[in-house]
Amino acid sequence: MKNNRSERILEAFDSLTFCENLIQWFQTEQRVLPWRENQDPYRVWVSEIMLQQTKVDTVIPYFNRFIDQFPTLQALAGAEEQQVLKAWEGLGYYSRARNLHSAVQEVVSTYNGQVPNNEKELSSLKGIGPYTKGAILSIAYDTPAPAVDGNVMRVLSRILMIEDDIAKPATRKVFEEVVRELISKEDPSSFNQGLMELGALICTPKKPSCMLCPVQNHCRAFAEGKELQLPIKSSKKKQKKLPYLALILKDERGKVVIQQRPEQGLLANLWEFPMIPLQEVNKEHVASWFKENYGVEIVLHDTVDHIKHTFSHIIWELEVIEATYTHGQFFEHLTTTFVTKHELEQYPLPVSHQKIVKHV
DNA sequence: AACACGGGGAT
DNA sequence: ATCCCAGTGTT
Repeated sequence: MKNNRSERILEAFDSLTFCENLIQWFQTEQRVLPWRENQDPYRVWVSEIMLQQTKVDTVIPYFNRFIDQFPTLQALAGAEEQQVLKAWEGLGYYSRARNLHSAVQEVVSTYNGQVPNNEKELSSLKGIGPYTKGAILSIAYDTPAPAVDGNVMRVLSRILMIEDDIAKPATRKVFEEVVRELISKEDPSSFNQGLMELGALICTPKKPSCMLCPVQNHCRAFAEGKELQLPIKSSKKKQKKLPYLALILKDERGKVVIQQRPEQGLLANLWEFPMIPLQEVNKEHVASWFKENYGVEIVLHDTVDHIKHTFSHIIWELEVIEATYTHGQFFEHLTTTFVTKHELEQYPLPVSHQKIVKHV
């Protein structure tokens, strides 16, 4: 079935020359990156998951450590989830790690350890959405499939003067259809990576280097001097502030209490110091609230730090306070444990709570 | 379609 | 402060 929209967008556009220019530029100017050493589908997969919403420079050391620790798909499949989360510690969006771990086990059990090379099977794997599916197909298997991320939407919105709001979910499909027509059938890998590399190095959000752009003469936005007005993106609302008391709760031997977060939601399955939501609990009643909710009696001491931590959708304001355990048993249903500062290193903690560790 | 989901770096 | 980043899953 014909797609009128993408056909009209690409009308009078020299797709062939554009592809040649883009691919030529990518092949000479691409950065040397650890996941570009070969086409191993497992390495491509790991890199693409890590690169979701995350800058290349941030990913590099994580990728290298991760591949050292889990060199093969089978090695990762056989690992404990806590080990995988520890390797992901500090990278954020921890469901990526848990989904990758689960999906790799699925590949071992269902696909004989071979990463699928078709849309249907790839899509069925946890953590692989439309973008990652296309990235694996094109980069690992040289198959022409769209891999539309934020870079690609920015680059193509400018080159083709597409003025749809890229914050809308439906807009990604517009770009996917355009890429399906535009993509090089000769070298879809270099085409997709070239678009993203161009977005990262040249066609940047604030200050695009149009004078250095290998496809400048194809760019409709540049021709009209409108490159800074694209892409169109509606803004999101600001984060809500949530105040907490974070406890450095020690027993008589100097061990501290940490607890595991729930298996769903924010920072799932990571560990943390106990937190009291000050939005729900009056500060004078913290000790009694703790007794009711944890089953043990404590004495509060000095505040040692204030930590502000911004997530994508909320802001934690943590007042870090020292406390002493006096007596009582932690409720059975809680996953609390007493650990030494040394033992703390084995547990995956969110960055906000790593900042608390130095006060222990 | 809208929202939850981390953390860091650039401006 | 605000935006952005090689997005996906859930509701």
